[in-house]
Amino acid sequence: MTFNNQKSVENLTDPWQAQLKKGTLEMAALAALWSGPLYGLEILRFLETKSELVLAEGTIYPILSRLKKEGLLTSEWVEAEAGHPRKYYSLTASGRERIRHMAAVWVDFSANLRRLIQPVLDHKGQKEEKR
Amino acid sequence: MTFNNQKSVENLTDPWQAQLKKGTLEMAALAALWSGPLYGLEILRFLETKSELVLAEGTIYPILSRLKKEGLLTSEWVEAEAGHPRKYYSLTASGRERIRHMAAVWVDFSANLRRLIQPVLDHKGQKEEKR
DNA sequence: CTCGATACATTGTATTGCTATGTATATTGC
DNA sequence: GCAATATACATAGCAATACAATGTATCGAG
Repeated sequence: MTFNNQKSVENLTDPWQAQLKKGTLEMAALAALWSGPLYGLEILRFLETKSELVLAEGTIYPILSRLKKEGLLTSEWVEAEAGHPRKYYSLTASGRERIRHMAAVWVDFSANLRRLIQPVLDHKGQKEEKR
Repeated sequence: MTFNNQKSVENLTDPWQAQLKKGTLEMAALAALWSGPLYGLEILRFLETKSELVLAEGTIYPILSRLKKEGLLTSEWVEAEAGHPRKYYSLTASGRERIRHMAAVWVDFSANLRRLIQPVLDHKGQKEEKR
């Protein structure tokens, strides 16, 4: 147990990329529910599969609580045949409206940033020169 | 002065959109300096013009300090003919490398989110139905 | 010499994602 | 029965960061 604590090496989230997620995870959670109800862990897996967006359990539940408190989601306990009850979340009408708005804002926002970094992206290849 | 304090009505930043900016503003500031040195307020105006990205003065200076402390920027006081000295910031080699990396990460990240919200965007038009 | 504009800077607050835990239920092995 | 394991939901404390509000300094105009 001397220094087995390198555990985090692959678990560690780049703090910058953690910051990037701020705000987008609410959008992502709502978007995940767009096509039908899912329960908490299922949302995690959905996001990881569909968008390579990895978030911790400790992250998703507070988000879902917040969204529910805002009236964007409703939840319902459902018994599972194997295992323990699951809390399924569904979009409310208000949630549906919100995610549409968020999506539109996001498209603009990301396009703006994209335009901003375009010169940086265009630069590619010049790095080789240095060798 | 009774309730002139509606001041914020147009000054108010949507808290969600404030969250969206987290992390991206460091990238934006570095990107603004890609084509040459600028001073603080000039960066604000550049971002507002080029990317509709509005940030408060109280936001840009801490960012520049952070980036400088990380060795991504250098700064230099320059006398202005009219007015007060300006602190011009320039990218270091390390900063140039960082912004290239950030730009690449951003492109991936935004593409992932875009894919996620695509079904929501496709939904457009259905809202009209309600009228 | 005061007023306003420009420019840089700091302080306190709120939001939010993450790590580390904790709790409950059901299944499996003995 | 009962520990061990897996699934699922939940909370507490921490860290990062954008913002509003404020403060300081310099210069030009009147």
